[in-house]
Amino acid sequence: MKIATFNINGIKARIGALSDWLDEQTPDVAILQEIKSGDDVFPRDHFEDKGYAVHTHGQKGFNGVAILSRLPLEDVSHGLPGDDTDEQARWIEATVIGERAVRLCGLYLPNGNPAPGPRYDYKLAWMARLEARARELLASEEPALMAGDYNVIPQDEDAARPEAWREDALALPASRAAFRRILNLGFTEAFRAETQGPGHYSFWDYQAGAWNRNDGIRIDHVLMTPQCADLMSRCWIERELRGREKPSDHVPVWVELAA
DNA sequence: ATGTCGAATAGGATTCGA
Repeated sequence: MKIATFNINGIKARIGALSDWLDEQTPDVAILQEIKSGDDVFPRDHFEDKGYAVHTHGQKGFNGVAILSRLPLEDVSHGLPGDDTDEQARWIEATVIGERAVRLCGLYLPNGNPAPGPRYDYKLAWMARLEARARELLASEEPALMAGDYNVIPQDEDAARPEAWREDALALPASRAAFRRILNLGFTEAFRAETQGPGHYSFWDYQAGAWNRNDGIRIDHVLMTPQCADLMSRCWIERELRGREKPSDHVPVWVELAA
């Protein structure tokens, strides 16, 4: 099965581009972030008509995640465990039933700027909850992945201009350490399992001609349990989409699984 | 210092978040 994670930056603004992309690329599963819409106004029928099961965990105006799937989904759940007072819509899970069952987690990790400050504290607290959930996924010993906008630049090689991000919440040592702690539990970062070296990005800011200057960063990631990594055949970034009309500032990251 | 965009609110310009 082919699975893509894609921060669409607003479903209202992106419904055309997203629909064209689904028609062309026909992902089995699309894990979406920043739908910026409540569940009640998300155009669910539009995507169901294209043959997708639609599950959203939305929020009016900000954040919001969704899973669209042409394969059956089971056991859908919303919200990252660990803080009942957290009202931001950033986490959704479902099990996709292909030749194998794979647990899918879609996430939109807090940006955390400005750092230091309460927004950065929230980011690090959220990452601690993410680590706890990641431990549970590993303990299940089932194929599982966590895909989405991590808002973390893992290493300097993942930015065209690393010096510009030195003080940013996306690249601060504490952000990188929290990301690395999760990886070190035993997850495989899908893109780096296949491709090494600098120059690979998933986000280019709308400002200052970042796309035209290829001033990008790699912040959209897929982390896999060992049982899932064993199924992966390919991982790639669909860079081309950023150059189209009315693009998101992110592009899809794909994994293909023998499942 | 942002060569910007999306959404909400308000009632077509401003604010927030990224």
